[in-house]
Amino acid sequence: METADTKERILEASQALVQVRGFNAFSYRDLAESVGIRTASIHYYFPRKDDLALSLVRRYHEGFRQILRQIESREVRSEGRLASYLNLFSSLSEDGLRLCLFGVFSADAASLSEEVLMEIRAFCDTNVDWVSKVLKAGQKEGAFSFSGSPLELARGIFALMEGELLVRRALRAPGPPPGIPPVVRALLSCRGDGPFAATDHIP
Amino acid sequence: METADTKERILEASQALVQVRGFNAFSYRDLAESVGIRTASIHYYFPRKDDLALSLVRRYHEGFRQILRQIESREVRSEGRLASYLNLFSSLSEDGLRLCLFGVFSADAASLSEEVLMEIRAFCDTNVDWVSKVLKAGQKEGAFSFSGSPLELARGIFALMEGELLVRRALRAPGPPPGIPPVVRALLSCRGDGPFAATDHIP
DNA sequence: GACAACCTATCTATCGATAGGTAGAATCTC
DNA sequence: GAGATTCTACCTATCGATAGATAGGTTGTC
Repeated sequence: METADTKERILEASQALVQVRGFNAFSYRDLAESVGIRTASIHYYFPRKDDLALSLVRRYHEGFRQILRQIESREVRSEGRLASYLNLFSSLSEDGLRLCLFGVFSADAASLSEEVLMEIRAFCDTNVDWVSKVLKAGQKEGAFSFSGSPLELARGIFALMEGELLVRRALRAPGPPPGIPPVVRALLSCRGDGPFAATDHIP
Repeated sequence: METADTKERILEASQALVQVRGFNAFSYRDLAESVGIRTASIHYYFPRKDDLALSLVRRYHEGFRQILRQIESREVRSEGRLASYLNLFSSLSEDGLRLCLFGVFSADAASLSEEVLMEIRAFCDTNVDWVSKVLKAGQKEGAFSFSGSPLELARGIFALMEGELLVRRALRAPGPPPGIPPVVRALLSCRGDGPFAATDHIP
């Protein structure tokens, strides 16, 4: 039999399929072939496709939170933290024009259970809250100067990142060079100018 | 038999289904029921589902261009033009949390033909070019003051709008009040302050 | 009667899902 | 510690439902 981590391999493979094709555009057969097992074995771990979706989002959310903690421990300055954060999304689209799970599941929201949707919303909140916190701190430090609500701005930045992924995929454009992109820089009227060699990757 | 516009009714109904559910999440059966005809009749007009996708995007693109022309003829000032444009997206999410066709098809890109993808890219270009033009004009008028490339900023605004639709759907949040949202206003450092009663709607 | 605009009926392929079987590891019983 | 039992981790085979698609008939219009 397989050593152990079959479940993890299923999650890994299905995440790639979701990010590239969308949740309704791959089947248990595709997934089984990708992992090298039978469809029944996937049902053993994830009885219904919705179970898979839920595990996928929870895992993704947890992975994201972990990366955010890493960023906080590595980058001290707010601007570095923000640059690292933005780089997460750039690295995504470099890797086969993948979308963020949030974007995919939000687009496919109509065919997902309420449980999955709640987790999707929680992921969004995690992002917006974290960015908002960084913005507030950066404002105090004097790194960013913006008027208006940090929360509202944070939501805008998150939306911008999600939208950028869609646009980059449509245009088949790779991610921009690391650092804070000009648009966000304009948004913040921040003066720093990197480059920030942020190297985190969304799993 | 039916008067004439069955084709148009099919397009209308399928666009709603695409915007709410996604392209891979509705069937010819769903569509047939929605229109009140049989699936074979849909195949009569759109032999393959990809034909439907192509007609859908082309129609959407044309509709968008028409609205942009209307905006130009109605709004003289750049700020009014931009506000009307942004309002198109807000009105979308008010109507049953629909997504823009661009967002949906970009998310489902992996299962679409090259022909459809080209049309998707053309739609993106139309938007970015139009916004860019308005930004340049507004800069000359003195309505907007921003540094950096208008084209890059325009792309950012388009991405922001697409991303906002995803976020609003996930959060089940209705569209914001009409006018230029604070985030975009910050982006442009523009001083006008509406309100702009833009009333265009994406078909 | 020719054509357009539908229909009924049906096809093949594939979907998610389930039933039931099995090899081998783990655990319990004495 | 040997044998019986149970559990884990898969498998084969197949289900009913549904996907997109097609052949060929019917009906209304000109």
